[in-house]
Amino acid sequence: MNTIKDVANRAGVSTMTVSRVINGSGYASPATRARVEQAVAELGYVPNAVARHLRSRRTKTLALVMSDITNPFFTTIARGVEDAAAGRGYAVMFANTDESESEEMEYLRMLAERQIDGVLLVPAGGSGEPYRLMRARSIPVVVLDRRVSVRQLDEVRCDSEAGAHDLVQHLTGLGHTRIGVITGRRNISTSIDRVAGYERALTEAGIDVDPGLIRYDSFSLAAGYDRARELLAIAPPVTAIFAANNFIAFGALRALREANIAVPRDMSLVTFDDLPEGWHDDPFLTVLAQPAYDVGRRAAELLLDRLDGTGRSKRVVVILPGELIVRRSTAPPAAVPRGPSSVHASAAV
Amino acid sequence: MNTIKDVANRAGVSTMTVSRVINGSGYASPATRARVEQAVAELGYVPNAVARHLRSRRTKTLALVMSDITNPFFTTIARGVEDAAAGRGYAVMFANTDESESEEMEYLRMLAERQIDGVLLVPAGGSGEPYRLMRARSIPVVVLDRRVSVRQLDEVRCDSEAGAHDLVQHLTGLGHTRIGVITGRRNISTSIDRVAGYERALTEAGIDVDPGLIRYDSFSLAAGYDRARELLAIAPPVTAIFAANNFIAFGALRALREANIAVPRDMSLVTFDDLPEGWHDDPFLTVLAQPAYDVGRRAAELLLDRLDGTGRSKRVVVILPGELIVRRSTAPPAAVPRGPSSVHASAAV
DNA sequence: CTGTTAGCGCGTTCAG
DNA sequence: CTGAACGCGCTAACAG
Repeated sequence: MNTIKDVANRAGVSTMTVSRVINGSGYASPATRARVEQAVAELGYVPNAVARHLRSRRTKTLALVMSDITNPFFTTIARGVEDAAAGRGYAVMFANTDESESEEMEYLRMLAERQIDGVLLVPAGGSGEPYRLMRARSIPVVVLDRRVSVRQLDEVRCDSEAGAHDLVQHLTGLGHTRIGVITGRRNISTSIDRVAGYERALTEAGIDVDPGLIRYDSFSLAAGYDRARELLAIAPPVTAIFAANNFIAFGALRALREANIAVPRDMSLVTFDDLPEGWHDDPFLTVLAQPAYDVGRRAAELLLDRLDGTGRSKRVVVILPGELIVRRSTAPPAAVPRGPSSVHASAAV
Repeated sequence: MNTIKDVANRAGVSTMTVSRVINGSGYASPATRARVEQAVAELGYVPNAVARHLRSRRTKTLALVMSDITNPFFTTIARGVEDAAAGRGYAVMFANTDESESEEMEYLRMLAERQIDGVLLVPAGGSGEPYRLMRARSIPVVVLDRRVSVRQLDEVRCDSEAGAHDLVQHLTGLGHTRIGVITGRRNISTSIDRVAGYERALTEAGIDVDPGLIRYDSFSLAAGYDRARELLAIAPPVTAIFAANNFIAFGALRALREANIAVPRDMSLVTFDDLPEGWHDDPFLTVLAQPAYDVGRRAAELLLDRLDGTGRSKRVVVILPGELIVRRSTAPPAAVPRGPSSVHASAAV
């Protein structure tokens, strides 16, 4: 491979001059500049960023550490991150933790070894370990999607509490009073905040919160399915379900279909997260759409501002609003409540 | 930041000894080994991979360059790549080209600068430029999902021709003879191969190929929508549509719904690409499911084998079979051709 | 405007 | 079994 030295030889100048021409730093006479540029072209010279960054201490690369890129919400975040980073000359590495704190630490260590300039993290848990590691190496971190107890960290997320509130308020507005919730693990802020929003909406509507209607599990299809089946066994019956994310919603939908419970006739269903356009032809679910792309983009911009020194020194927390989109999975509760022994007509989901 | 020198000082040995202990290369007495390890722990020492790789000429990082990570098919590929890479100590950078060859070249150059060890590429076009660039830097490339005219390149993909054939054979088996196709750009091999499979299935069934029923556009929802509307205007009418990917299928579905054409009663629909479980509760479309995860995993393994010297020197082309999954979007053609009074039955997502 | 010197942090010689 | 010297490719810092 050609190095800067080869270019210097060919152009008959010193390596330093080549460096200056390439980076546009310092002066160079038009003549030598031209000679260098020609040599670069002739040799097909590509600078070695690894060597460059060994000196400059900056690799111009970011890392996005999330739970699972296969989740459309995170996919969209990833796209936002990548667009913002590429626009400013940064590359992005990605890592999937599957919500495991040990995987997360392992990746973070690997990325620290590679001297990444900054990390965008969707934390798998509440431990402060990741931040200590990054802090020790003075690698800035921006936390995405979730709250953490560590102070002094930049955060970008959607307003889970308000979103959940809006979703549940929509249900109470339709006349529902028995509303089940299926949410994620207790140690993830989005799980907690969405339950908090749910409780606030109920309280505002003058409805007592029944803890038996709140199920914590995980943000997965299986959780949605299992917990929905549990909710169906409760008496007096639930007339609406609030799923804390899209996977849970689809699991719940599957359980409802199996039980021949029609949505929205016999059961209303609302959820966080909309599917991107192009992944369905005819959206059916009433959702709280999170601005996932913007979460990714804003977070990356925040991080890049810090890295480029443009950033404020003060901590920044960006909370983006979600959008309630009412569709066909919600309706007023049936006049005659569904009973455990009732016979159902065919489901029309 | 602590360097290997700091560890050496603290342990009272030379940097070389530390290096040997850390990398498990060469000998070290148990006593010194212990001292070094303690120093590493006390200092929270993390090796600098950038410096290391300046020497070793290997960064232990791969790049995945695809059209759009937001497409579930590529998302799943990305996951397969990442899993395979992480298992062998490699990190992965990703880049979205949006099918633009100039973007692709720009990224490739950026990645070459960063001295990535290898590239997994979903080529945006048929130009040989990307391969020349990588070849000049002796960076191995594995081509994913698509064929390229360049010889000597490893490739991993699903069998588009056979998959399309199976899908269309399913339709002819049901009695369809007027089958429309909507596919991607003409310079992408998957577009072409799927049309080829379509034509073979028709020919085998003794049906003449009508070029008017074949529409090239792009792998997008808009293309599916627009071209489906065109196909609906044709006489004698088409009784089935083959969409070359999921986005096209959803666009077509939208056009059908607007035109009050019921699927599958008045129109059958088949497509490439299944949606991952968890993104729908009740799959409706008859599809040719591609093993996207395996495409990513196998491609990464192939590349890693080459990098680790385990790989064969000969070129490898892996063609994975897809799976025909028959669901509810296909049925025999209506006995009475579709008329204006048809009622569209909602197709649940 | 241009060249020289001196590392960045590590691993590969080659001597002890 | 251990250490000293050197260089990977590049760029601050300082001459000239």
